[in-house]
Amino acid sequence: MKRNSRLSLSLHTLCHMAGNPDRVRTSSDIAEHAGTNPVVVRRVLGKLRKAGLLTSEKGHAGGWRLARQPQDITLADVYLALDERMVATGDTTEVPACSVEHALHKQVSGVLEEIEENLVRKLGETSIAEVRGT
Amino acid sequence: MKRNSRLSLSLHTLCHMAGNPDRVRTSSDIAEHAGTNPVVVRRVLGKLRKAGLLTSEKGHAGGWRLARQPQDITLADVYLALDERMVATGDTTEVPACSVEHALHKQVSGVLEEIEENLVRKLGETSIAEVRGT
DNA sequence: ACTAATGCAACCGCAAAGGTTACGTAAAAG
DNA sequence: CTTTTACGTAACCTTTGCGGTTGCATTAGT
Repeated sequence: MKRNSRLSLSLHTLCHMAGNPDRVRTSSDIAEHAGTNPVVVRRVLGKLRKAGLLTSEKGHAGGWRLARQPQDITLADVYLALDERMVATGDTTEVPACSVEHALHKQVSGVLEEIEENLVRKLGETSIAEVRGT
Repeated sequence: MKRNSRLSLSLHTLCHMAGNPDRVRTSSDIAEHAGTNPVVVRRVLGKLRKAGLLTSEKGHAGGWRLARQPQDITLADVYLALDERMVATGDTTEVPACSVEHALHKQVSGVLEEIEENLVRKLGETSIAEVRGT
């Protein structure tokens, strides 16, 4: 894995879980399947848990489970849960030094915001369940 | 500057050049204005030169100049010249290990390609000249 | 010749992200 | 009650990407 590995890992894992929703999976199981290690899995899936897409249980028979039905989880849900904006930078820190920079920034960030919304909208049209059925 | 610094630098520089197209600018001038250094400027603007957006001349009175009229250079031209796809990963190397991964990759990359095209199309609607006038 | 510019290669340093180890906590099994 | 098994999290290492920097060759005016 390289770029967008968190998104890849998340989607991949969710799709597998959708195929057998009753099974509880440990971080180790998931890590082995995804070719990474358990800590990374917990790190990433922890974000999905906070977003209400997964549940996790400690202890002997613990592990990860879907918190919703597969058809009720869209690709956009996952994308937003990870809080990684691919397009829009959200550079609120950038202070435009000159007027050209100001006009430019306004122009470009407007386009990027639009694209970002479009991206989320499109991802929202597909559920985890649908991906499996593809 | 942080993320997308190459794109920022390029657009910023082009916009300034559009304001006074006859003036030749050295890498040092540009670097000073942009808060970076000449080598970085030459690195980035070199890509724009290869794409036919700028010309550069060596020697005593050398420097950088627009290769086209400002109204004939769009934001998309610059974006494509830099060869940085923000959205589409183009992971041709990724070999899907399991069927779920395969379906998933196909699904997601389809959406991302669509978004990428949309991005370029939108950027293509604005020229450098227009940004200055904004 | 001398100067001033690009072109380019090589290296440094910083920051982001995944990988790894370690330890605390919780829950089931015995 | 102890052991086992799992998550949660912090700390650190390693890799990678990128801007910054230096150095040098090349080229074009003066």
